[in-house]
Amino acid sequence: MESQDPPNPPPQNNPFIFTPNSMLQNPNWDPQEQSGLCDIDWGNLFSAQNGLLLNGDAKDAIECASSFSFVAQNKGVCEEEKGNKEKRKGGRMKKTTRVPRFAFQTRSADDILDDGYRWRKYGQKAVKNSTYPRSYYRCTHHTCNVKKQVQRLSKDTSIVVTTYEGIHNHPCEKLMETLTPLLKQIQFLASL
DNA sequence: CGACTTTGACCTGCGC
DNA sequence: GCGCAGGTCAAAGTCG
Repeated sequence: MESQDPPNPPPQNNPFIFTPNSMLQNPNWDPQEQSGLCDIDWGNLFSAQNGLLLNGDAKDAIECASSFSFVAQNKGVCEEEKGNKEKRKGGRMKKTTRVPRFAFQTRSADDILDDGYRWRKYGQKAVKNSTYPRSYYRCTHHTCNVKKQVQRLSKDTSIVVTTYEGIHNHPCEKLMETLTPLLKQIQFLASL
């Protein structure tokens, strides 16, 4: 439901706004000028707080983000922070295979951001030290095993943390309409 | 009627 | 060994 018909559909021409940390630190930068669905805080995106680290620099971060969102190349592979062992599935699946994981924070009133894929919710859990529950979603494509977790920060309720696990093995259903503004955004950032 | 959400139960890993 | 926490299952309910 959530990715199909969000309560407040974002502008179709600008579903994602990627916000580099340098921009966030600029006092003159006004997020309100951006009219997209969400801002992505790259500074927090790959923070240790999320239990994730990124191989590479900020440029890789952009490649990383584009790869998970649109099933492009898996170039900027994220790996879990040392010491954060891969806990698999409440034990029901004990495999220790390394699955690429990507986390990012979005500033949005909606918990669910429309990333072009269809998701089915399979669980929700209250998390310790957090006011808001964590929701668990699986990609509904029958051959796809990608999962994502969504949780709103209790510190800043306007921020939603989304963690993707795995890479889609099928095309994005709204690929072009989602990809076009993203590519423009990346081109813009690359020109800075 | 199929697809999806909700929610309590269940399972496993981990720390003590 | 025990209890806690996180993650998943699956039955029941909801919706279009």
